[in-house]
Amino acid sequence: MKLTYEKLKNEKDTLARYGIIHTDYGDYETPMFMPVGTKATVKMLDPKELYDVHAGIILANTYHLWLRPGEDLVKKAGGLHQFMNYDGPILTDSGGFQVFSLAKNKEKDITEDGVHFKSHIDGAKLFLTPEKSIEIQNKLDSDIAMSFDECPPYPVSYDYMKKSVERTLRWAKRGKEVHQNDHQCLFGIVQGGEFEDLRKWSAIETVKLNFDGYSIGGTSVGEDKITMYKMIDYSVKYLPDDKLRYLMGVGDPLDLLEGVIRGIDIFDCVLPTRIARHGQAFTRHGKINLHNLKFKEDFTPLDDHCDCDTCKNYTKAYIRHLITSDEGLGGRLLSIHNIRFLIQMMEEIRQAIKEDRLLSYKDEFIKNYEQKNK
RNA sequence: GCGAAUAUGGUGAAGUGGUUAACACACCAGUUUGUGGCACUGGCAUGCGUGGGUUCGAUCCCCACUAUUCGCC
Repeated sequence: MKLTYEKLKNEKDTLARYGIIHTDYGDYETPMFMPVGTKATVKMLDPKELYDVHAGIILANTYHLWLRPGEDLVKKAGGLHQFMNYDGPILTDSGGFQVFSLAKNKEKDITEDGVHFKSHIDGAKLFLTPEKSIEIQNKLDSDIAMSFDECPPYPVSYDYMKKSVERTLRWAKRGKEVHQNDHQCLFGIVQGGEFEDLRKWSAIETVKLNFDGYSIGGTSVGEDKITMYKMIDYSVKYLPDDKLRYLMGVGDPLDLLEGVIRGIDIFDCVLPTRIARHGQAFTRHGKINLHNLKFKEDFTPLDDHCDCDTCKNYTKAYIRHLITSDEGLGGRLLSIHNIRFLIQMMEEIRQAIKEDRLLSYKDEFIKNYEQKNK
């Protein structure tokens, strides 16, 4: 069956919504944070640890799996779930973001037909099209496939953005036409940068194509936070109430709050796992860097209120030792904590929505989170 | 006891008679938002073993001392 979304409640004072996603793997509440597992693994964690942190949907990446090990091999393995042994829903990104990060010369490399890039592994010339992206995602057998889009950098001229949005729309249509999969959803992506009329137009036209859900792309590409929040505002109001709304690539705790308040249901981000590998942790009192000397003899957990295995069993002093000694376990313990931190935060956000007190939750959260800067 | 060589930051080390003593590692701090898996950006010797001398000026030249290493007795 296809994954479906059921909205259960709108918060009184904001656009925030509480809902449930029904899937073959069970029901999951929204708003939710989705950990990123680009190459069919959330870096450093195994599926058991993902269940432990109460992960729901996780992400995998079409581009990376296309290159290695190849979609045919994954299909032979029985699909992504079986291949990586994850018994939960999986969303595949389309490879569109690699247009942003790998296509060097936008004018030349991005054509109507598709995008030319160079493999980040061996430099081989590659060509990805909307049809090919959908075909790969079909074979990977994820639960949610994403349309192949262009994610332009920030800033970009109005004219460029307009052309890009039009092309992304044509790509969305082409992808939809070749997508034939009874148990895989397909999401459309709203682009348009910071331009209000382009966001509106992109949203309205994308919705006309009738996707199973909609995401807001083109954020967190270098713009400031105020601009990012505007991009969300300009897009969300044209999206249907009964479909899932996904803000791509956003995972800073404060941005999650602002996103939810603006009507976003799901988020994904590499931040928790990437900063973990670089020795940093989210805490209720802001982000901390375990490299810092001040933690050398700190025998308390990362966060007093966290219920993750890392916080239940290890001290900052030990984790700092692992990080400074370049021991892999350090990154793993931090990854577990950081993912759990965001998921836990979403649990609290859902509770706040149910009780119509999201704004006061936000004020309280920010008060604590920014405390360390005083 | 005699002879020789060397003495530069936490470490390994470049270097020059004259503005800010190279580089690397370590260390310290910051960054990271649809992941190019250990990254990126900064900071870090008011000082060149100690004391004296030569010189307008010495980390660089000279002398003594001290330490280390090697060789000889």
